[in-house]
This record gives sequence, structure tokens and C-alpha cells, in this order.
Amino acid sequence: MSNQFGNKIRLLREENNLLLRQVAPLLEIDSPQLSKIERGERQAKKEYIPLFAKIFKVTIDELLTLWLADQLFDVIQGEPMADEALKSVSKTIKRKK
Amino acid sequence: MSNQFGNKIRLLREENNLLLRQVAPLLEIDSPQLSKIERGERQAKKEYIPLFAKIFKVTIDELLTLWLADQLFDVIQGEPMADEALKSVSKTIKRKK
DNA sequence: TTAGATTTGCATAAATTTGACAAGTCAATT
DNA sequence: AATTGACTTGTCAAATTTATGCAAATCTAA
Repeated sequence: MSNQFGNKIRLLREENNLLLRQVAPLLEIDSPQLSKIERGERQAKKEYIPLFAKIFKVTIDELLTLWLADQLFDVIQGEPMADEALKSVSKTIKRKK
Repeated sequence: MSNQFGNKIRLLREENNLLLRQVAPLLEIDSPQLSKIERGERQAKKEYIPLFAKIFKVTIDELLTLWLADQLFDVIQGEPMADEALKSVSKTIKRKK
């Protein structure tokens, strides 16, 4: 499983010496929910990203990248054609620029 | 928007001179639904892929790749960090092999 | 043990997706 | 212009998925 986002959040929270119950209310969720997000049991809502960025003083882009990577991983995990599909999307994206 | 899967299905259906109402029942859906799938208004269920492959005599892998690419595209469309995220996932995948 | 922190499990609620149907458009035919 | 056949559009309720909140359990350190 890939949980780059949750891992990063937990790291940041610990570096800032904050407890789940201190951070959770800032997102208007309860501690168990935040715990689940950090452990990857559940995906963070996209709307939380700017809040996390502000709380931990990191860029939105940094967190957004990790969050997107997790979403992408969910789609292709265990898929034999994952590589092909990723290449195809990369090309499509480049064309669009 | 990316609708590689639906486009391919429509192409295959036309090449085989089949009508929506001929193909839809094979998937146990009605024609409007199939129409929506082909036009990308709706995503095909994953379970349909082997059925499509059989109907049109193409490989599952070919269709699965297109289907996955559409799912991936949905995640990253319009995202500024799409490229970074894609790279990150590609790496993760390679590590797993 | 006790207290504080985190995790687990479950029940409900909310959101999203799906399927079915009726009505609509469009093009070709008569 | 009316009919026919193919496809599209819009809506609504059912089904599935995902989120939320709480209570209880587990873990950890003093």
C-alpha cells in the first residue's frame, strides 16, 4: 500500500510536537479520523490539504503531490497493465500543455 | 477530457456493424447506458471489460489499459502537480516489481 | 495502576454511482 | 410531412460506497 500523504502528515505532526487531538479540531474532524488518515486507512479529503499546509508550514504543492500519488496508486495497484496506462496518461497530459 | 475507452468501444462496435441495442443486452444494461459509456458520460464498470473483449474479439489487456488510463486521467486532470505525482507513482510501481 | 494518546470497531448518515425509463433529437426513407 | 430506426438526454429512485461520530479497546510511559 502506498500512503505517502499520511506518512508525511504524521511525520510533520510529530516534528511539530502536536497531538492528534490538537490537530484534528483544526480540520473539524475527530482524532480517530485523523489517526486513520495518517495510517492510510482512509484518504484525506482534498479540502484538507491547504489546512495541513498552513498548520505545518509547508507548501500546498508538496502535500498535493503526495496526495495525488496516493490516489493514482489506488487506481493501478495490482494492475498488470499499470505501466502502460501510466505512460499513456503521461503522454496525454503532455499533449494538453 | 479523456475517453479512450469509450472511443475504442464505439469504434469496435461500428467496425463490427453492431447497434447499441444489440450490444447492450450482452452487458445486461440498456442502450442509453451503453451510449453514455461510449461517449464518456459514464465510466464502464470494470466487470464489463472482459465482456467487451469477448464481444469484439480483442484482448482484455488492450481494453484494460485504456480503461485504467481514463481512471488515472480523472484523478489528475487539471492538477498542477500531475506530472510530479505520475512520476512518483511510476517509481513506486517499479520498486514493487 | 493511572493517565494520556492513539487505534479499533461499529452504527448511522451522507454522498456517489448505477440502472431503468420516458421523452427527445436526428437522419434517412417513403 | 409522416414514419421508422438509431442514438441521446434528462430524471428519479435504488444500490453501493464512503464518511462521520462515538464508545470501547489498546498501548505507553510514569
